[in-house]
Amino acid sequence: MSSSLKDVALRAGVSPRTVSNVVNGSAPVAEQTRLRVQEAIDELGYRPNLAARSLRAGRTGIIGLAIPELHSPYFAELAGLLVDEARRRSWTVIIDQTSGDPDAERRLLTGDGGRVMDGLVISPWALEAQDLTATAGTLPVVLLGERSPGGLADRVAVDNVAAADEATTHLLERGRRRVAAIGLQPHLENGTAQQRAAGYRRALRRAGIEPRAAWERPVTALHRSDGARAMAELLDGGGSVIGDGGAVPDAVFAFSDELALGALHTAHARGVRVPEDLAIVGFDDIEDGRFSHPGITTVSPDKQQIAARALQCLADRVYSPRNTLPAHDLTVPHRLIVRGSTGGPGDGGR
Amino acid sequence: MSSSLKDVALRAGVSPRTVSNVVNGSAPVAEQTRLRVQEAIDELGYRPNLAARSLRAGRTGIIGLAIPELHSPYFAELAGLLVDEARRRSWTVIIDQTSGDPDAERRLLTGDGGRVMDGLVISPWALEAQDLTATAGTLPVVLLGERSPGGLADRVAVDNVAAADEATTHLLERGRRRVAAIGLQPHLENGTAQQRAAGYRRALRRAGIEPRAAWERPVTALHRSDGARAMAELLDGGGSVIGDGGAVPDAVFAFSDELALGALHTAHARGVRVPEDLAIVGFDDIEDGRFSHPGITTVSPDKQQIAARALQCLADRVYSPRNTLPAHDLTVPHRLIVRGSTGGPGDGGR
DNA sequence: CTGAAAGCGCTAACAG
DNA sequence: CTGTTAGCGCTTTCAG
Repeated sequence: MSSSLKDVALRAGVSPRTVSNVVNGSAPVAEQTRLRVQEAIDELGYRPNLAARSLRAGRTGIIGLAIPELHSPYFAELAGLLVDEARRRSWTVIIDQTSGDPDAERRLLTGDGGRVMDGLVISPWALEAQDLTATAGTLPVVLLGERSPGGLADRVAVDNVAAADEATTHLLERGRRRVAAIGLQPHLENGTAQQRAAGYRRALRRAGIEPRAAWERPVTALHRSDGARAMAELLDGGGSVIGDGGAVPDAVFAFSDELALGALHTAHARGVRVPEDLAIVGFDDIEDGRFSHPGITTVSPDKQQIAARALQCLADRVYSPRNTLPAHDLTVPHRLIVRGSTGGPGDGGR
Repeated sequence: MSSSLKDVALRAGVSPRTVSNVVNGSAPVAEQTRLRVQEAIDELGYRPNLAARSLRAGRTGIIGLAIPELHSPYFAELAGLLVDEARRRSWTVIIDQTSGDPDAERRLLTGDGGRVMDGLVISPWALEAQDLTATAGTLPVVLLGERSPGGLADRVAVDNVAAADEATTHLLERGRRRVAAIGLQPHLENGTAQQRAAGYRRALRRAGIEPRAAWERPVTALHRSDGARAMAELLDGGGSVIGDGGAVPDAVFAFSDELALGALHTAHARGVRVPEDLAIVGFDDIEDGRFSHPGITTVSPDKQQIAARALQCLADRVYSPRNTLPAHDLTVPHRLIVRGSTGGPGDGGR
């Protein structure tokens, strides 16, 4: 068993109070006593018991981060930034993988297993706004992504409609007319996919092109394999219409870089040249997209800022007396990064 | 403020003891009382305070996972598996990124900030065996990777020498003779890189080839950019010797898939054909390597088993009365997965 | 089956 | 500047 503050006090011949002061610097201590106490601490290898401290303080110094899956590059990168940012604020992060399970998300919010976290950053997959009411006023929550919090929690996200519009417009500007989309998730009320689809259609219509339903490919997950499958469907004429001459797309806007990389994989496998025969745009700016061949043109959200802002929101709430702040709805900047998959920065497209 | 067990007891007209029994099922409770208590719990929205419970129990139910960086696909994937495995054991995982900082690693082991974790799984970067003595007998620790624990902690790893030998031998079997290596870390006492280098040299010598120092390229980190740079050096004749005719390698064994992908990137950029002009083998079997063009031949460690075994070790220690078990040293299986970067499964190589 | 009470380790009033 | 003490919320002997 490890030694307690009392043990140290005993050994140093002072009161627990004084030891506490030495440890936390909460009140001045005579240099001489200080040294004696420090010595006792070192000898006993004393380490404060955080459970006791938390119990006393009513705060644990731990925040939760809930994401669908850690092995997804985008979430991994974001998690890394959030962990760093949290450390800067002396918070520890516990990670939960929800695996896109609505119940798992709900359970986190209601704190089923008991209170451990001072706050929660969640990137919801299938969460309904109403689920938030359960936690309202109890656990400070920040949502990442498109779910509408209904004023019950802070939200940090990019403008997905505008971003998707830009991505699609970029393809149109490079002279593509048969632009497909990969990544819709009609079975979920997943806001993010809906927003990106909206931006995609808006850009097409502005260019006088009517979106074809068959060229909006749904996926069940956002992995490379899903992108590969969707691309195969498109090339197999999954999107062709009778009397259409079996036309296939000359461009694809994938709702994530992983999907884009999967699409690229299929293109390579089928001998479709990228960008000559098919231009591809992704979303997220994950590192794989910078080193693929060709590099993936992508919408790059400012992830650093997402992390920083999310934790700022949380801090405001955690340290606010009664958690009665109005809900923030923060939009983080993004930019389009043009790479080889759409012909590269300087090039006209083909 | 949220309500406590006492509040529930008061409301239900029973003693705290009974409420505790209902919550934990630690002792039988009359059905009627049970219902009354449950009702009170629901009405008050009672959630047990884990800090208090931890204080009482002397255990927190939290384990730490320390890895160099979360945004690295290998670590992200491993972290995901560990988190899942931990949940299966009703543990929560806190994640620390050490960023390859020896002090950060040391601080974790000594529990500088105080005791929170019941145990620690650490993938050390620059840790010395002696650092483990500080924590010996205090915090149960499992090491992932090649650092020798000196009997002070459990260790779970693949046989890196054998694996590197297999990878290199595979290249030799495909007819390559000028096999370079990327990923040495001479500035660190990093065991993993040393082991892989040893396996690489062993395979070469067995084939009657003397390793060239100039073809063993060091890196400072294990990212794609490092692999790209090292590959460029090799192609620029960084490894050529006077009178050597400026020969460049016809194969590369990269100590990680990320490095391999970087090398592949450079090859593409320079117009070097893979696998015709240059064969590439990586290590880790990350998803990007399955979808790159061509796919990366790689050594695939059984990550699922790493996660499962690491947590089994930890559990044994955490729940053992005095943490006096002998240190385990577990070797996890691996296998070579042949893909396009070395000519594919069936092919002879070119 | 249920109640009363002690105590886990720490901090912060309140004295001195 | 330092000692004394109460109590955070929970579990768990010990009685009943």
